[in-house]
Amino acid sequence: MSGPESRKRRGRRPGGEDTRAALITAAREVFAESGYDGATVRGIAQRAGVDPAMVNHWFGGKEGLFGEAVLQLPFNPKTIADELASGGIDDIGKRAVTRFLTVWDSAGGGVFAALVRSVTAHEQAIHALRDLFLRHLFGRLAKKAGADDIELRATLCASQIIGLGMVRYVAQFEPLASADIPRVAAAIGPTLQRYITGPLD
Amino acid sequence: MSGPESRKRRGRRPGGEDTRAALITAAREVFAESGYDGATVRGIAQRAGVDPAMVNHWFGGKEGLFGEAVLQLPFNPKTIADELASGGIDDIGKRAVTRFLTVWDSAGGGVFAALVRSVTAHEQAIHALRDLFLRHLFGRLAKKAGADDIELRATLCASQIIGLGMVRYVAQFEPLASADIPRVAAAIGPTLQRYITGPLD
DNA sequence: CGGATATTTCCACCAGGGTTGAATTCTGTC
DNA sequence: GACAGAATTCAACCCTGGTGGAAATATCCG
Repeated sequence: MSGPESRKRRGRRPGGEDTRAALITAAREVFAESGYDGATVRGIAQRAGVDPAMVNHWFGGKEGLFGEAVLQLPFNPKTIADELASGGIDDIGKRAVTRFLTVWDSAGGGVFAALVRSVTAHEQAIHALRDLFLRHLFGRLAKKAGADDIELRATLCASQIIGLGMVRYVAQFEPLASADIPRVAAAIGPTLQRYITGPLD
Repeated sequence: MSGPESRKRRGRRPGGEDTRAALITAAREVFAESGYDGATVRGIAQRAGVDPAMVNHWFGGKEGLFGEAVLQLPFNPKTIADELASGGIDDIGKRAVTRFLTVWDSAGGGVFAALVRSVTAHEQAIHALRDLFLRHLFGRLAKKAGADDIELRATLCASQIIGLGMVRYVAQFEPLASADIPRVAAAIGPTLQRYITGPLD
């Protein structure tokens, strides 16, 4: 045995492989699966096919990698908010649900799971969620609808959307975890609609 | 110095102090604050004022303590379900929200946070949540209401209630985190009502 | 081609934390 | 009162995992 590939050769790698990018990709996956504490630098490095020390070299440590990989997600909340706010207000609830599920499904649910799972260990992640849901999204929509109790309405919307994400991506309760988007949007859309434009009692 | 109380005396303790119960109480608190991974046996033991080895002695290890302290909660889901099912079906949504918030608020939110935070690391906790929400509670209510799509309705209810718990106890978004129970019940009750008895589109 | 620099691996260190076994002290029973 | 057993503490072990430094190898630039 002692195959020639049993361990990597030392020193700089030949090709122009982007170790940094590989680490970020692997980190997104592992953080989404295991959360901040559960993820290990060694595990992430192994998935990326590089040495654990590279995390230190490129990001200064686990913390830095987390900030780079998870907290700067390709969400683009502003884009979503713009698009939602541009349409009519009458079916905003259903459109919001559709939009969220489309984005989150496309990432295999990893995006949402990564944020939620990291809330356990990271105050930063809570702030990121708060900004995303309250300020950029539902707060803006509720304001546009011209209702009172804007903050309460925004948090109510957040509760339903976050709960949907929990059940669909984290806990994976069936049948909601596998239901197709139109069906879910039809069921939950009216809830958001009422939270935004309807009476609260 | 060298105070006589600087370290505990060795051997069996004099009074009839219930070390086991003290550990369970401390474990509930610490698991709720930090989740399964974040909690340490040493920390729990310190809060209980006993030696870490007692966890092993009484529960066989951290795993056992978790099962005893968190998974067998004083929820009594069956009691809640009985009470909810016994009343009328017309205001079941509002009554369910009121009941949940009453139970969870009384424990300082620790009960809910403990379950959710432990989901990260524990398959068991997911099963516990599934049984609690789907089988014992909402599944039963939806069945009583005699509607179709019982499973879907139950998961929809779970999504709203779990989301409420997340926003109120874990993320603590205001104003929902501090709103009084009747106000929250008035706002969210109709959502559950529709998920249980209403049309789904 | 030759040094300077960047990239990468290996190795070792250290801290945190779960678990174990021996020693010690209390309780109960005859 | 003596002895069996239960409860408790202490000290140590060992694994996991993050981090830092030295060595090795590539690329870049003159």
